[in-house]
Amino acid sequence: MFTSQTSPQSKVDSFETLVAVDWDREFKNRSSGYMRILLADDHDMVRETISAYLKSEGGAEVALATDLPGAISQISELGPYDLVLLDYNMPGMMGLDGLAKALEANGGKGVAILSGSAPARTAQEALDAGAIGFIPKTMGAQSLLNAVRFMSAGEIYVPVDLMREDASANTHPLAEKLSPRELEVLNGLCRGLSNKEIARELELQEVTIKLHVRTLCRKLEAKNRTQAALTAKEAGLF
Amino acid sequence: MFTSQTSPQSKVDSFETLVAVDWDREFKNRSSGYMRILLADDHDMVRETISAYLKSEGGAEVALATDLPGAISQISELGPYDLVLLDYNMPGMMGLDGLAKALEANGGKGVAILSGSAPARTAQEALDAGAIGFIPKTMGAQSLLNAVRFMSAGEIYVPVDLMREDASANTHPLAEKLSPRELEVLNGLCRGLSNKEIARELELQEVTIKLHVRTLCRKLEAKNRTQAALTAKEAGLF
DNA sequence: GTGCACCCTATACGAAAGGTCATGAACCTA
DNA sequence: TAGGTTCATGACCTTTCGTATAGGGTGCAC
Repeated sequence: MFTSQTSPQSKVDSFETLVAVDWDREFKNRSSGYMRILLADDHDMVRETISAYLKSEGGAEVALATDLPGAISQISELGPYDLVLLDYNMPGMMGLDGLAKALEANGGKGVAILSGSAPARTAQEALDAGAIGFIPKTMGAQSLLNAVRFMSAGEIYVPVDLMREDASANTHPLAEKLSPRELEVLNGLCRGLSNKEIARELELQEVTIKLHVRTLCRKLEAKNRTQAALTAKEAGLF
Repeated sequence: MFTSQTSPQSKVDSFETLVAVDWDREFKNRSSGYMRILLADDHDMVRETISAYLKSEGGAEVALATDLPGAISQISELGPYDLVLLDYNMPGMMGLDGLAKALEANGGKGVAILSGSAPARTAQEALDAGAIGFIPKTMGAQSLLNAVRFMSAGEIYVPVDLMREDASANTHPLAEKLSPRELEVLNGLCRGLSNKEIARELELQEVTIKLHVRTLCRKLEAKNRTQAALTAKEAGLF
């Protein structure tokens, strides 16, 4: 399910370089048997068990941090890491702002995003922002280890599932009921925008937005825009 | 930080039995060295790394499931487990409904809830519904192992932090800035209620609710009620 | 073609929300 | 005692939201 594409010649829009894998460098790194990794996650349980796994199964040297400031200071003090894994939902992250800061601290390389509820689109945004990978927590532990090896070797890694155009529509049962337009409007709702702001963004009339909002509320069984936004968020749509 | 209360004589409302620990049974279980555990979580990475930890460090026998139906069928087929750990956010759970189903399947005993964003109040609700424990993922791996041993021995386990009245206010940095009234209003916002509905619920005038909503928006740096509700949700306040 | 579903626009009106200004009571604290 | 905070209420006004009703426009399938 989650594997790395090994064919640099496969061109899927602009992603051809994103999932390329250089086996030489990967094996060189594995043979050296030494990966310096920084894992930042605010969930103690997740952080400790994952690091234990990476240490025992992957033979990696794993440093830990509980939030973004902690991660930044560790990077600054203990030099650049081969790979920095940042939890997307973590104190100080503020979306992808934290990624930029970590990238700067780590010399612009080797920072990947770890996310529990992967919104699929965020993966692309993370890569555009310079991330070396995007790892959903729905990925298996062994796959994580492989991904970590790739990324430590300097190769960009993304689960192929996330790179498929139709993935976002198919993954969520809720999204299937909604038209493309409705999804765009719902996206606005989930950012707390007003009808007028959504209308400007989509270059539509405000009344049209109202119509879509009403339809959305019916489909999501919400009483108002706020409930619709909360429902969509909870379902992990955005 | 997360330890079990050993004093049955400490009476905190109705919680005195909830955090009691029977060391005899705990050690008996540990000496037997055999715990049959079912871990259900939809995040492969979390599930596999935690189970690996429980196996290697705790010597437990760990079965796995990816969702509630899968967990239920495993319980039905492979007999009752010493302990069933259910992720709170998992397909099929629908809040605490899944807990009831799992309890029924496992003979009414030995089912605990595992939660990433612990809403504190949910812990109490889970225990009232018959759960043998409530484990936030912010808890350390070693603490988890201890908790698992306790619960496998039939003892109820809850982090003492969650049982303290003021915990909800202190745990969240956001909540500290808000008055009790504002938190009540924010709770209404997060359920998508209108000002009028919140006013009825709190037995206040609608204008008063508006005031609080405006204050909330300022404190949460939100442009409107929807953004405020989303921010609160994202922070795990409700 | 004739539906059908989706999309966009328009007008209009009542309800709700958001902002401002002012008042007063209760409480804790300096 | 004075000063701060929190909570509650009042009136006023503007903006936004939600709903209803009535169109016109695509594209697709039977």
